[in-house]
Amino acid sequence: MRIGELAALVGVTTRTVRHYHHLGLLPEPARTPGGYRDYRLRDAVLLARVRRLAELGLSLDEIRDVLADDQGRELREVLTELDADLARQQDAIAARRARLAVLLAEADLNLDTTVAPDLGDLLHDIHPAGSAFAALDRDMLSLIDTGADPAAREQIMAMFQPLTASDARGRGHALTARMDAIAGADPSDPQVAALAAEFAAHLPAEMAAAMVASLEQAETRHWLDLMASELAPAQVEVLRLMVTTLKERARC
Amino acid sequence: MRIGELAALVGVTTRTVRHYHHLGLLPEPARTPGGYRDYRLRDAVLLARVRRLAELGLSLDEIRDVLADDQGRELREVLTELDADLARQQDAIAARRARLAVLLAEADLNLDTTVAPDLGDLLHDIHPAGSAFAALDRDMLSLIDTGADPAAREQIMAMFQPLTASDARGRGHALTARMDAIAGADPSDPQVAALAAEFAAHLPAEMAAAMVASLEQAETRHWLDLMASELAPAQVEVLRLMVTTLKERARC
DNA sequence: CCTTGACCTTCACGTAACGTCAACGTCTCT
DNA sequence: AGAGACGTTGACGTTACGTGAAGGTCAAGG
Repeated sequence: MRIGELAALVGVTTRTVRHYHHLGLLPEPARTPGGYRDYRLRDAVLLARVRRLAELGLSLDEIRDVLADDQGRELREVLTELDADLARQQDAIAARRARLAVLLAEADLNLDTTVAPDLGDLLHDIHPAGSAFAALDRDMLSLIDTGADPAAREQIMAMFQPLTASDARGRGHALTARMDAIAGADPSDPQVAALAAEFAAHLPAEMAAAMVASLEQAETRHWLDLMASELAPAQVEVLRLMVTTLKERARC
Repeated sequence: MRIGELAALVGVTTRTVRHYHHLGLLPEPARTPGGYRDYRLRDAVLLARVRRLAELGLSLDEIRDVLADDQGRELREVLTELDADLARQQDAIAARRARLAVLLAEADLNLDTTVAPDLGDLLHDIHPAGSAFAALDRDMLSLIDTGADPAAREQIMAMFQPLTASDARGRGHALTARMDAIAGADPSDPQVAALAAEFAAHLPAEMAAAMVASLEQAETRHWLDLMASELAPAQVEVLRLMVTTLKERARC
């Protein structure tokens, strides 16, 4: 039997057979005078063995190990581990499909809506369309969603929750609009301090406390720095004054 | 922001960021005088976009396509297709796990038991242990299991089914033993013809008819040739005579 | 005898999504 | 000024083969 026949018999390509020879998974058979590999039925059986293990999902390295230590006590443990791995894969795929299902159910599917569904709702609630400041804030939150660890994410989601109440939303949108408007002002403009005070007043006590607490963490300050680097000086000053106010409020 | 900071922010490695630059998924930012890449928040947002799509399971090529045609009508269709693909993967993994579960439930797990479960039962039923002829027959069947298309496999499984009846098994084992014993005999030995006749008589009418019919196919004859190449001349003669007898029986 | 076509041989690069050196420059801190 | 952290480009390694390239073998037919 030559290589093409063997391959067809087992349902693989000749390239696969030679690959297995190269890896030592299948012994090289005798050659004909012309240099062709000359296979026997036994080789087909061995090749079929390898294929069955491969189709179960073992890597070729694992297969070599299993074949090496004859009479497989190792076989059982490898297959057990493989099963656990497959279970993990199933979970991962199920999670992806769940996210996909939520996304596909959405009417206005676009690249920004591919954030996690809970965050998507949050963004939709607390920010008006067409605002530069809101856009920046959205960017920040979506970054935190993508990059931060799940625990920190939970914390942040909980922190912003109070702002989704319908009355808070109205005021929040108004403040956001004023934040946009103040971009060109001078940092010493009295409007800046006024807006900062109103912003501080807008935040519920629990949220203010949570923000002050999180400012202890270097990472949070880092996020704020990042945000500041994209804002106008007057806007940065608003945030600075607001944070100061919140800290004072927390001390009392 | 330099590359390490950006990468940490989004939760990837610097290598990944540079890889995305190389593929054109992420624009190259301006450089510092020292030659370092200098990122803005915007870049982090773009990188996070890419990551979210990648984590959904899109390939980087697909992501580039999706990002390219802005305002994604394409996005929805890509995600829909992706979902279908994931569903197929789930099915495939479930099937593998099902096979694994059967294998792991087995007590004497070894490399030969990794054939499909229904075939495993069949092999166990119709062949005695310690017989060279039975071993060869097992090899042939496991090869058919691995390499043949599902339709042909079904056909063969059905064909051998009658032999698993308990009375047929006893006679089958006895005949197999005699097949082993006759290996060294001369093909013209009267025992050869006798054994062939008994073998033919052993097969139920339906199975005999199925075998004769399948001999029309070149592939079946090929399998027989393969088998013959591993048998002693007397054993080949037994099979030849048996087939002749079956054909005559079918003509009547 | 020569060709054609089907098959075989080895060698070696391509795939996806990065990981991991190597060899070297830059920045920051002490 | 030296050390250590971080950046730069370039290139090879990973998995399980696919896909030529360049050429040898073999059976059939003109």
